[in-house]
Parts: sequence; C-alpha cells; structure tokens
Amino acid sequence: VSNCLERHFFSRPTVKVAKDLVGMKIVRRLDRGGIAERLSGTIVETEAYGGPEDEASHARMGPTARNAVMFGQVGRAYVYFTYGTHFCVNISARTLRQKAGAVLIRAIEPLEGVEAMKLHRTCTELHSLASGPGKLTQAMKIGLDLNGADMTDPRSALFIERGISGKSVVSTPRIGISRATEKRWRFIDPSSTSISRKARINVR
DNA sequence: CGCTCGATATTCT
DNA sequence: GAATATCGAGCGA
Repeated sequence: VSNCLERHFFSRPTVKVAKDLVGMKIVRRLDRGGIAERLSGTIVETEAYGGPEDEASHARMGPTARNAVMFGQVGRAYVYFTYGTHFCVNISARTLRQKAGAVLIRAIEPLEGVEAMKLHRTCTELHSLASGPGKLTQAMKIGLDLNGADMTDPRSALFIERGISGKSVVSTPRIGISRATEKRWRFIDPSSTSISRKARINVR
C-alpha cells in the first residue's frame, strides 16, 4: 500500500488544499546511474493561486503555454522558470467550478537524501537547504522536465505522501507579489525552522 | 541582524 | 521597455 495522496485530494478548493498540504511529504525519485535515490521533505510553507479572478495568479490572463497545467487535470506538477535563475513547483488543485488553480510549495524540512540535497545546493546548513521555493527545486533537482508530471502516482518522479496531520497552520498574505496582497493565502507551520526568511518576519 | 542590489530568461505591457 | 510567485553577496549598524 502506498501513502501517496490520491487525485480527489486535489479536487477541492485551492485554498483548502494549500492549507492541508502543510505537514504532508513531497517525494522526489531520482535515478543516479541505475541506482534509485529518494529525496523527501515535510512541506512547511505553501501558497494558493487561483484562476482569472486572482490578480496575482499566472492564470489571470487565461490559458497560455506556460500556465496550461493550472487549467488542466488536478494533481499535476506546474513548474515554471522565473527571475532568469530559479524554478518554482506547484500542484494543480481546484474544484470543477474553479477555472484554474495551483498550490506553490514554498519550503520543506528535508527528511531523506539530505546529503544529495546539500550537493545540489552547495549548502551545508539544514535550515537554509530548502527554505524557499527556488531553494527546494534546486535541492530536489526539479526543473521544466517535470512540468505536467502526475503527482498522484507513487511511480512518478515527483509525488506527495501523507504526513503528520493535526499540526497547527497559520495563514498570512502571499509573498513576492504586488497584486491582490490582501488575500491571506499563504500557509505555514509556525513551529518549523525551515520556512523562508520573509515568511518568518510575518509570523512574528 | 536587516537592507539594497545585481543576476538573468521569460512573460507581459 | 518593465515586471517578475527569487536568491545570495555585500554593506552598515
């Protein structure tokens, strides 16, 4: 039996899915020259992004080549390249009523494959290894090749497993955006030491 | 500690 | 041309 989250988990309002993903585990399967390697971490910070009605969302202009996953089947990886240097990873999630939606994974606490992640990042400190959306994609080797990957399949290169439920979750405004800043659609585990630096400021 | 700024490709105006 | 769902170095306190 697998602990992998199933499709129906992501067929719910994007904001609810974002909140419920805090405490779950993201798993990356790598094939290092024939040797299987598993990298994973507990999700400690997420953000919800909606469809055309959300002014801060990539989907606000309607479907395009980049944001297509946000309008498609739920439970798939939406990976994009930003600031000319970084990748960010989301999971598509929405109800039938919502035109588009995805949850940005902003930070994780590393669990498995910590040494490999340190090599990918040229970083030795655990608390800064994956404490940001660009950091965790680098640590887990997540790039555009994973865009569209089915994250509800445990044989996939990237998927979500059930974690500890019942942890407290705090909501705050989203980070790094200039529109729709009044929506409190960022969710964090306040007890974690691996949330992004900007995020920590808002908790205090 | 906190703030500013440069890097650097894709997307938007 | 400007903005961007970011990061880390460099600087001042």
